[in-house]
Amino acid sequence: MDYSIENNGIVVYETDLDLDETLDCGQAFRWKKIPSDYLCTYEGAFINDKLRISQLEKGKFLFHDTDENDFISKWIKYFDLETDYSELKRAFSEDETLAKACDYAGGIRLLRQDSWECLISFIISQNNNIPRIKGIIDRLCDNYSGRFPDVNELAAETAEDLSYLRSGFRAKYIADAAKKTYTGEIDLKKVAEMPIDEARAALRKIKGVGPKVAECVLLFGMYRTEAFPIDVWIKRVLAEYYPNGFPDFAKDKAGIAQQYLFHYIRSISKG
DNA sequence: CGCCAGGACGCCC
DNA sequence: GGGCGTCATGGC
Repeated sequence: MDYSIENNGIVVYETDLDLDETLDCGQAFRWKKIPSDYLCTYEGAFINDKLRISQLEKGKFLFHDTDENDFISKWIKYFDLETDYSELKRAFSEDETLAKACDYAGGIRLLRQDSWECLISFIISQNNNIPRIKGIIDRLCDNYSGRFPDVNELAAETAEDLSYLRSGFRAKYIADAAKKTYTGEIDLKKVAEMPIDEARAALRKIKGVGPKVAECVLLFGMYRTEAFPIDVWIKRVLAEYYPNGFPDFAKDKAGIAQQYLFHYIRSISKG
C-alpha cells in the first residue's frame, strides 16, 4: 500500500482492495453507496468517525477530506491496509477452489470493525436477509442522530422500546446483549483476547448468540481470522469442495478464506 | 402468493 | 447429543 496527501484527502494505491466487494459483501451493513462521478463512492463510519471514500480506478482510492493523522490512526487499521493480501491469496491459491474464489473476488478485505457494533449487527442478521438487516440497523442509527448507539444508550432500551426497529423476535436478543455488555457480565475487549473456544463460550452466553453469530463477531468485530462462520452457503462449499475438511494450511486465516468462498459460491448460484 | 433469509431457542426423544 | 417446530418481518 502506498499513499499520497492531496488537498481533498488521501489518495491510496492498493490493488488488493475493491470497494464494492469489501463494503457490500455482508460483513458490514452501514456503508451506503452514493452517486458520484467516480467508479463508486461510499459513506460510512467506524464508531464515531465518518468517512466518504471513492474508488477512482482499479487500485486507486480517495479518502475524502481526511488528514494524514486520521488516515494513519484510523483508516489504515479499519481497512486492514497493513496486511499483505497478495501474499495471503498466493498462499490460499495452493487450493484449487480457493484459487478460483480469490480470482473471482480478490478485492475483499477483512474490515477491522467495532466489536460492539458487530455483536448487535450479527444478532440482527440471524434468519434475515441483507437488505432487511441494513434497514433495521438504519432505523437503529436514525434513532441516534445517524450514529450507532453506544452500550449505555442501548442498555437503556427494553425489548418493547425497540419495537421501532421492527426486528421481530431479535429485539429481546438485542436487549440482552446490551444489558450483559453494560453490566460487565460480558467484556468484549477481554473476549477479543481470549483463547478462541473460551471466547466462543463467553459470547454464547448472550441470548440469541449461537455458533454462527459468535463466529461472525469474532471474525468481523475482533479480527480473529481463525473464526469460520458457517451459514447455508459455506455449508454448501464444504459439502461440495471440502468433503474431507478445510485444508490445514489455511486454518489460521480460515475466516478470510471464508469471505472469498462466500462471495464465490453465491456468484456461481446466481449463474 | 409462498419461499426464504449470513440462526437460535425450546422441547422432544 | 441430534432432530424439529417456532420465532417476526419483509425481500423477492
